Amino acid sequence: MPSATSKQSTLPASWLLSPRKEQRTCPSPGRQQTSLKSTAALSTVSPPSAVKSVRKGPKKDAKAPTPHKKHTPLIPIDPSKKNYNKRITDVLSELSKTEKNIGNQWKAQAYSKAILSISAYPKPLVSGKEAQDLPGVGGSIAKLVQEIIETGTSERVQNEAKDERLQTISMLMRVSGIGPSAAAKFYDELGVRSISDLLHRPLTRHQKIGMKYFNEFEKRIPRAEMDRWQAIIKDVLEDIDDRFVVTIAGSYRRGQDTCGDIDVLLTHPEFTTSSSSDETPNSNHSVLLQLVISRLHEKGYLTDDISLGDVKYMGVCKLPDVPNTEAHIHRRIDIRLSPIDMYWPAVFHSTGSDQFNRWIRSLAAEQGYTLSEYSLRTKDKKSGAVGTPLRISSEEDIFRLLGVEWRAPEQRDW
DNA sequence: CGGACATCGCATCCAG
DNA sequence: CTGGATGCGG
DNA sequence: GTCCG
Repeated sequence: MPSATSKQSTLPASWLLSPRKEQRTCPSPGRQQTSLKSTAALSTVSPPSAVKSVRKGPKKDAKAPTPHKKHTPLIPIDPSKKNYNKRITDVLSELSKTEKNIGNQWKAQAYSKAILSISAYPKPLVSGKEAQDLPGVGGSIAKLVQEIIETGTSERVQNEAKDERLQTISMLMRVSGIGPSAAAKFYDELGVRSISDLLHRPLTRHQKIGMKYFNEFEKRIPRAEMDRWQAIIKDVLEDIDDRFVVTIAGSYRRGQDTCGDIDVLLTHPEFTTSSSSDETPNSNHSVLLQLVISRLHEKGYLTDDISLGDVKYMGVCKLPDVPNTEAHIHRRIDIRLSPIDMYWPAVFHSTGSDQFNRWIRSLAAEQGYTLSEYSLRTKDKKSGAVGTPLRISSEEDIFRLLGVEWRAPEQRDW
């Protein structure tokens, strides 16, 4: 019943170990081309994750014949930005958090946006009215800003700080698997008032795991440990089939010193987009991820499975303990398997940061494209009709097609 | 005034 | 049992 | 909550 547990370790996948198995013969009608030619690019895999390239100056890059009208300038984001309005943004952060806890994701997001522009403001705000000129700051937040300037805080925030229910819900949501809905239900209907109360309540598999590792999941992962995981995962996968392509994305790829979890992206040249709506039950990939997961289990790296499907795994891992040393901490790990023709958009997306993604997506839209985790396509602004995905065989392709100068992952760490 | 604010895989719940 | 809706996470 | 059509 727990389908998310390592099962058959005797998976056929005969083609896996026979490189020249069969050339997929896809009529490729409507969807995407699946030229395996891109395999060439695979040799250049190893992402510059650990590289410390601090390139800065504009790189010489012949502008390809781009059909773009204007070259949108890069938004200058100075890393040494000082927040002259921390008092204000701190209070707004509280409001954002509260809205999120209540389930008002849009309000929470709206506050976040206002916080970003206020944080970037180059001098102390002196009035709410002044703040309202900033993007994302409307009448409501301007009023709050005014109040914060005058009183140093917000009455609403003060009240929420005393709100027993809100505080408890906020606490419960720190358990992985408990969101706004479940937290409210636990509090309102099941009388839960503390984390330990949850032990005697019905929990989903995910929530049980969240409880089990409540403390460990909140600890950051040092970069050195991330390096070890990268080596381990590449090793295990190469052992299965050396054509696997592996990228540890997320903040690790952006060069951060610590990470919240381990985000693994995977592809394999045999796994292409099913070229048609006609089933094409080339079950090739259906067992691929499961094979990977069972292998990681066999090696003892995985300790719990939260979910496992054909293309996405979410679970828990831990480095092997060495005697007479402190035990290692359990970490959240996600592993996703992408068709090779969607791999680089996926890597690009997962590398982030979120803010960088939003910026590049809006840039794409301005130029008549739509960029997603899966593809870069042309998109007619009026009809909204989208074209077929452009062929992307590297991250550079995405930058080039959008007419944007290449940025190493470290430079996307907004 | 009212909709968008990204989208989707997986687990679980719910209705038929 | 099955198909669809919902919650959650990233 | 803010923006936008």
